[in-house]
Amino acid sequence: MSSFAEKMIRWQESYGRHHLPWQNIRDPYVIWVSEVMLQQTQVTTVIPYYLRFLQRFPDLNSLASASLDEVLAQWSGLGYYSRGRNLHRTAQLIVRDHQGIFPEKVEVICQLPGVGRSTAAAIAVFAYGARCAILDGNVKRILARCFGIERYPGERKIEALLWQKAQELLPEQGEKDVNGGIEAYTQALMDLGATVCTRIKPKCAICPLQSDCTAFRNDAVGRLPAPKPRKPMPERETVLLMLMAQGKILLEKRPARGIWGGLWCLPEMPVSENAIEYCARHFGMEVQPLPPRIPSFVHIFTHFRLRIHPHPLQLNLSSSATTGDHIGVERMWTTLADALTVAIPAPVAKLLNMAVASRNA
DNA sequence: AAACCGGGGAC
DNA sequence: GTCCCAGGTTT
Repeated sequence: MSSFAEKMIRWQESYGRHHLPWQNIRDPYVIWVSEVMLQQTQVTTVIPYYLRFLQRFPDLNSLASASLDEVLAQWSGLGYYSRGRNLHRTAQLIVRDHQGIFPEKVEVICQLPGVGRSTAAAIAVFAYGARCAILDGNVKRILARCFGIERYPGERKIEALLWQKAQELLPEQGEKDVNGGIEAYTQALMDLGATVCTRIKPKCAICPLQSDCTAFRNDAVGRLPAPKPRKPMPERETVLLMLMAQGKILLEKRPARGIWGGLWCLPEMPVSENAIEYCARHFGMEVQPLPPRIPSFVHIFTHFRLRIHPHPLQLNLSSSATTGDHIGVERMWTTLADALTVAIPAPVAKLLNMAVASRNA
């Protein structure tokens, strides 16, 4: 029965990546550069940039004394340029405040611009062999699956739990010397996450943690880690006027751009308005409510929910049915049956069908 | 087009 | 502290 860390370290020995350009180097400067480049960027993308960057800026002093423009030129194409700016700024900060010596304590490393808790831990591990836990996207995914954590890992309490797990799972001192210790273990997490415990199509069949993995046991690998909860879409409201006269209903053509672009639609009115006044003002029509009242309903769009308040109205006989004040807005009076044959949005079709049904009732 | 991502900044 | 986003890439 071997521990989590032992399994990971053994797996790393046989199946992990051992010849990445920043491996087997103890220089905190190059490890720092590589870890920052590896934030949100895959290994294969990073490698050529890393090699060029180190050729041009082989040590901290060369980076600190370069111009920002030159640093960004080297960074060009890698994306997330604030990383490049922070790298340059940090190099100058280390020269100024730390006598040009890269800090050794993880608490200090963590304060460097562009270096957070996980990146600081990775640097401390690979540069100094410190026994620190990392928790990047790969590790979150591994732990969420292994421990069957159902909630979104970005939640504050869940993230705190994951940090705690990550800390607890670190190899013991005894496990250290034999197998390459904390460095191999940390690299194992990164490599397993990148090559086996991937977000989609994970290779559970060859995973060293299969027998420990709660998600695998429960056939839950596909839905863990839980995705970020979609923030509830904003809800908007509108009134759709169902203006009826002599068996016909008034439709308006929507502007080409925007919601329901170019479709025929019921006239839209802000919920803050009074329908009778609004019709008088906009259409020059005298109207009265036309029972029955239709309950409001919600229509779902990609970016928002639209609560639609249908408002059936009868045009008074004495009133004109032809006037309008919106220059350029096409309008037509049409039978319900004909309205259903032209291009109309789904919720409008629903309302027209309801109107047909209530008339036939 | 939708999900994802470490750090940073706003509060 | 805590919440949320800018700025990108990947699927």
